[in-house]
Amino acid sequence: MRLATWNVNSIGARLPRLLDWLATTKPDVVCLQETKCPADRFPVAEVGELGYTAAAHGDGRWNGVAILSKVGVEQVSKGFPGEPGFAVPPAEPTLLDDMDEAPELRMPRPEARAIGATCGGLRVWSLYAPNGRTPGSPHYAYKLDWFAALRTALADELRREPRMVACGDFNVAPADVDVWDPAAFIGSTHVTPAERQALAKLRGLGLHDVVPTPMKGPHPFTYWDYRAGMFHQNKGMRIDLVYATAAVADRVHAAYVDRDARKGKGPSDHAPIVADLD
DNA sequence: ATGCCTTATTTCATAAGA
Repeated sequence: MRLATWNVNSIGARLPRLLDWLATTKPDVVCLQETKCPADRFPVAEVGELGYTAAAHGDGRWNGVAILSKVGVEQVSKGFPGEPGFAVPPAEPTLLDDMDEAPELRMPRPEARAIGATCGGLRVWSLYAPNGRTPGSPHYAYKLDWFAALRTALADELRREPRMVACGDFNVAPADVDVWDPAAFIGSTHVTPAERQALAKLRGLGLHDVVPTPMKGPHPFTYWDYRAGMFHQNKGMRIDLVYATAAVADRVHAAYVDRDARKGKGPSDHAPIVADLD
């Protein structure tokens, strides 16, 4: 089985490149993130022509995740139990008095950041973690809450799913070696101890980091900022991850970052990870 | 070479990304 994960940064803008890439790379299961596409507008017919069944979760302008599969898509979960939404903090104390009339402030709806499906006997999650913006901000607290809830939900599912893989854009670089210059990230999100601890707790569930081979250079970066020629200088980050249970990780005989997909005109700012399983 | 931000929308400006 060939498994892949890719933050496409809009499936609408990326569809021609995605279809070309699917036809060339021929993955059996693909986790997509940042589709930026409502579920009812997902291009199911276009990917269907290449043999894929799609499960999509999307709510509009931002976020959005999907799973494409040639080996079946069953038991689809849109989001996970206990998944938090982003709570807009009250600007003024008077807002607290209005809580009863604005329940969405108290219990915000989860964003479209997680979709799970069983594909050919493998439990697959496509995940798009919140960015966090700035340490200490409400968005950062939300990011950590989201990871904590994800851990709880996956822990529950792992009790009955020995073959699971959680793929996606985790928006955290696991270690200093996973960013092009640790000094450039001091004070930024993606590298803080709390974020790295959130990843460590996922690994503590028995999920193994399937580190892909870089096609160039020593670091398997998966993201390069569009600006300032960062890709061309290989100033990237490893923030897209494949976390697999031992039963799955032991069967990975090859995994690589397809940085060719980051080249040329109109790429995503992320490259796909491709993993081949026996 | 790989080439110096991109996306969708409440669009000609803004919010968000990491």
